[in-house]
Amino acid sequence: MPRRCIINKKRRENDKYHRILEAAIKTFAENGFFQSTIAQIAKEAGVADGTIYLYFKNKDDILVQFFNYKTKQVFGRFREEVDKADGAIDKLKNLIRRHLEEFQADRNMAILYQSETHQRTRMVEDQIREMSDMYLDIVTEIVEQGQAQGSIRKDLYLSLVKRFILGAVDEVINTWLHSGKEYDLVSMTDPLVSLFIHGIGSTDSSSKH
Amino acid sequence: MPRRCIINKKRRENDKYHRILEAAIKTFAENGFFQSTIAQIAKEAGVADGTIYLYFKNKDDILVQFFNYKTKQVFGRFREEVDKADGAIDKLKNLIRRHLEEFQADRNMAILYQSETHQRTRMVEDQIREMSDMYLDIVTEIVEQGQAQGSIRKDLYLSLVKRFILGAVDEVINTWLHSGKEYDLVSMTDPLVSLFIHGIGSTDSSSKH
Amino acid sequence: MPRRCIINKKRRENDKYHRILEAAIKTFAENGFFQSTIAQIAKEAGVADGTIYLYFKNKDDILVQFFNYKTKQVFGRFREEVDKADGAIDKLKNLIRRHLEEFQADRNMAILYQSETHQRTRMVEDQIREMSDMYLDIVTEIVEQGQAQGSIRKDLYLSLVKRFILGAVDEVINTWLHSGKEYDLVSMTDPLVSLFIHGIGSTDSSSKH
Amino acid sequence: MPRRCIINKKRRENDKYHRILEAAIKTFAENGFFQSTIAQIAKEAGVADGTIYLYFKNKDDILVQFFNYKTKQVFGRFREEVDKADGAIDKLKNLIRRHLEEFQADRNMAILYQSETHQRTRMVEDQIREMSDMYLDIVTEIVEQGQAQGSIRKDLYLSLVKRFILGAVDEVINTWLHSGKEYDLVSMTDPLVSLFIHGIGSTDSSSKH
DNA sequence: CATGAATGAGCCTTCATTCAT
DNA sequence: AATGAATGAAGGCTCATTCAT
Repeated sequence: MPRRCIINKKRRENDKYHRILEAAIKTFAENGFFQSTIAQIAKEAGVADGTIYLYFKNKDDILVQFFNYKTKQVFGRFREEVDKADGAIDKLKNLIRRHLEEFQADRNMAILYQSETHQRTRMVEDQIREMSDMYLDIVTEIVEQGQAQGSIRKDLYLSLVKRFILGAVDEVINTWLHSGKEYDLVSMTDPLVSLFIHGIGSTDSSSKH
Repeated sequence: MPRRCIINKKRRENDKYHRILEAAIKTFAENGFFQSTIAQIAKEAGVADGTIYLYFKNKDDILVQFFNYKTKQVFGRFREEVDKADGAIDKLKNLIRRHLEEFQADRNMAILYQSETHQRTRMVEDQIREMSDMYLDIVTEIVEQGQAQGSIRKDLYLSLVKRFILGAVDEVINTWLHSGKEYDLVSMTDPLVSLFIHGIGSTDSSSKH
Repeated sequence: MPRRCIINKKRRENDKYHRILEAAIKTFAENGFFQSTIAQIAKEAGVADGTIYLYFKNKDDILVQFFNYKTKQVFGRFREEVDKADGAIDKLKNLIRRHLEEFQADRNMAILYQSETHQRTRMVEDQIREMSDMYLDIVTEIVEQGQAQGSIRKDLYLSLVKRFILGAVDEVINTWLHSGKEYDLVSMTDPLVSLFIHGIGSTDSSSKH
Repeated sequence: MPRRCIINKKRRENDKYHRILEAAIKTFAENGFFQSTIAQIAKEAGVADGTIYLYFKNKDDILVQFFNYKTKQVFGRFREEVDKADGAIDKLKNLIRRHLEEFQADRNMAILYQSETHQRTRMVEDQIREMSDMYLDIVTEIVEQGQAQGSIRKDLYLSLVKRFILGAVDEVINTWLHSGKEYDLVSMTDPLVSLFIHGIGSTDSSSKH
């Protein structure tokens, strides 16, 4: 019985922490970080202003903890998905599908991620770099495996390939975020991977260049 | 004489307008829009705080005018460059080279462009969309020409291709902005275009998919 | 048994009351009253924040109770010491020695006493006045006795003499508190009393004035 | 004419600076530093809250500037007064009279001075020490001169004498501040100096000790 | 009795904007 | 046109106090 109580209490505390975090993320996503106020977040979370400071050091810390926790976790899950496939190209397809799925499932995260990765003064610089490295490492592995297995060209400037892929996916997400329509993001997976693999050149012309 | 005076005055005024604009852009790029103050901008421009309000309606308006003027102009120049080439692939190469050149030449503009295009609440929503459309239209033309001439595949999801190209270029620029090193951005042109055309797949594997 | 329990409990409660009081005084002495927080005091006392409100009405009340209890008690003991001597000058010497001893022994009390006696808005106005009166009454008695016995001049402005003595002792204590060095305060007794009795004038010059 | 304008402007600015300073000092004296708010001060000074920050770095800085400017100036004037007399004892009398005059003339300064000199955490530590040293140096000079001229005893513990004098004067001022009645402080000069010179002992008894 | 999470009033400070000069 | 002092609304954050457990 007391066990139960403790668990319940923990749950509730945890609850409040997450309620604030979710409320903050929603508010940040809707208004931007600097145009969001602690009062707004508190109201959205249904707590008093001061309560936020029981769980977060300050306004910045909310963002930091979000990237430390939620986003890192999401990116961690990418690897699982990649491991489910064998061939390099299937791995790539899985990676990108999962990427689109996760971002489509959590629109607010997607918005914050887009904002923070493209800002000069990033208060989550380190976390972004870590996530980015995690992602690019996966791509590197896939490409190298593909090269070993013969499904991917060997004459590639690897560090450019990584940005080429990440950039295209990011832009697809960004466009989705800014279009009013709520079309299905995940359905972009196959066409996108196809572009990565074959490019846009026709077989004829590609041999000329 | 009076003519001369007016011209000079106009010149000088114009001067002040641009000095403020440049100062603002520099400040925004360095600290972010919301962390930049009018006082900082005025100091950087060498004018009084109040003077800024003789040329701009308010702080937001500085950003609006910047995107209205400078950036739009830059994007406008892309078309000239594209027109210099004949073949679709050369046109694409020219577009991307010019894109990288312009952004490399004006790092502050590059920073602001990255920030603003990836923000939820864009106070320059319209301008961004206009520029983006301008860019995507050019890409569309190039691709369609390439398809007509046989150098580009016909089975393409065009609106995806546009994002695919713009996204990759953007990411290359973004990486450049965030890396401490000042490597040459323009040299990325050919490898990037090659990726667009051929993709990363080997000829063998590409036939399988 | 129940008796025993109650006593123990009382003891323990008492313990907690004093632990909080001591912790508060220490904290107030170190940081000043307004810069000390209930949380700091609670931590120093090893109790929860809320517990403090079981023993004290509010933050101010801690100070009030301290002056009501501890300091008043100290000042009460002065009289005992004075009674141990016969001659007025010995009584004065005993008073001052005891004063310096007590304040040296409890530095935190000394600090709080200095602060509170020299503040405009004293939340312990009454207590301070009571203590002060207690002290000045003793001095008055001593001086009057000395005058009766011929050891102290009769042409004195008594209410000034009291302040003259208390002020000098206070300043000696204050200097001691603010000097980094931990020299012996009690050793000041004799030189100080000598100054009170003889003043600084030489016998020759003193006759001139 | 333009000269005049500049002077007027300077005057007005100066005015505002001093208006804020005076308002702050008054507010601090009445409510204590920590219980005074910027809003109160601004209202008292007849300016907007923000205006205060054009003249002072922050709330603390008001106090610092006050001690740096006003009080230091007052203490500086003590020396002039001392120099007007020749004999050591007349010098001492002048010093003390001036001290009491100045503090009587500016009750708010007197209150703040008393508070700050007897606080543990003094945010004007350095200024207090400087003023205190200035004062004690003057006393030292007077005493040494008196000893050379034979009007002051040679067997004195000088550093104690300084505190003995300063302490007594301070306490006289402190008592005056806390008594409701507005009696004349300056009239204490002669009795006080007399006590310093002759002490309280009768000539007979003093020879015994 | 004890706890400590929650509250929300209140304060310092910033800064976009105005306007008298 | 240019200035920059003045404004005051707004926001982040603290902390004394309460109360459900």
